[in-house]
Amino acid sequence: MSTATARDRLIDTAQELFAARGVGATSPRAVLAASGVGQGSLYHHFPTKHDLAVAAVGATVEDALARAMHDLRGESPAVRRVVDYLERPRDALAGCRIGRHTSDQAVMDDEGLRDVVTAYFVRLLGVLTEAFREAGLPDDAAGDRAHAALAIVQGGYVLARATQDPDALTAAVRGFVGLLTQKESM
Amino acid sequence: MSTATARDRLIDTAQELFAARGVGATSPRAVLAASGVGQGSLYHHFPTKHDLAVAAVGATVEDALARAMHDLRGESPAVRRVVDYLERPRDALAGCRIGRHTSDQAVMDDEGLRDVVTAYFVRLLGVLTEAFREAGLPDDAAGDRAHAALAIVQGGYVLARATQDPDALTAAVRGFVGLLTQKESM
DNA sequence: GTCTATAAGTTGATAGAC
DNA sequence: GTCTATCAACTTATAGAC
Repeated sequence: MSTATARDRLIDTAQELFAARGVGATSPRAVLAASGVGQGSLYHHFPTKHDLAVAAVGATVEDALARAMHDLRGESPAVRRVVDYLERPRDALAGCRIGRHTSDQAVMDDEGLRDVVTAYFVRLLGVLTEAFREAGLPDDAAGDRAHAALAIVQGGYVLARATQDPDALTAAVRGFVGLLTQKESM
Repeated sequence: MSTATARDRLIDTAQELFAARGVGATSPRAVLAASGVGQGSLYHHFPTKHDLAVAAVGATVEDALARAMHDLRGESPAVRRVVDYLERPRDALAGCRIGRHTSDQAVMDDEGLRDVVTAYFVRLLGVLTEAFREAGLPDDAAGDRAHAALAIVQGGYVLARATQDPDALTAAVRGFVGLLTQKESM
């Protein structure tokens, strides 16, 4: 339906399949079938599955970072921005499109691909740490609290998938935000 | 060098491989090779991969629950027990042996197998909620805080794997415990 | 750039001897 | 109960025509 190039259609389809099933469990053939592109085209644009995965996961990381930065880099007070980020609506039962790859051997055994995932989390942790510093915490405590905040989101996804209950993620966020916003939260 | 039966060796080996690579990425052949058991024996004891997975993941869940209950069911004050559970040493870079399965389609698409994973988390959430209730929180808040506590552990594993840094898990725990143990934490 | 055909290896599982 | 041999389907590609 699109005037999109074969390459773009391959990346779009791969992003969706990798997010839904993981990289290891998604065959190049599955991407071909879902995208409607021919076999030769895939291997023309992406000689190996690794190349396709780096392109698709890289695109997903860029999208996710852009959205996160929108929440975390606003005008409101630092803790408010973190809470906005934590409380943003998420498709909990689908799991995190990027965090899920940490359990995928096809990703973790591939250095270039793993680096893409690492960069996403390092970047998020950096911005969250900066926010907590801005809120007045010393460096060590700001880093620890940033790790806790991001762990709440990632762990909330795991709990939601495990219990098949999307509210498990929102409950984890509520529990954390409750502690975060009580008086003397420093 | 064991007198263990072929069946026991198969379950032990499968537990390790499923924990390290996931169920979907571990072939019955890999379990055979690592256990030293013959092909016929596997399919005698476990007619399908599903049967092996239910036995192996079920055994892992039982082990993990027993250890968690040891921490969470002691004599000390409720919040102290939760903190002991959170601060217990963990092999962060290996990831959670059970939580990782929430990203494994081979597990999540198999109802019986998924139920084993669900039961583990429902049980843990129940015990954690009870502890926070015992600490004086009303039911809703106790449930939310229990979700947050367990999300910290699961999310901490994800962050440690993503950044290839085991201290990412301990940092998340420190950040959460800091909030948890400040005055007026109710 | 895109296609169809095909290769060599692996997957989950079965057959049938011992 | 345990073994080796084998299976059809699928995996990640490659070959070569259009």
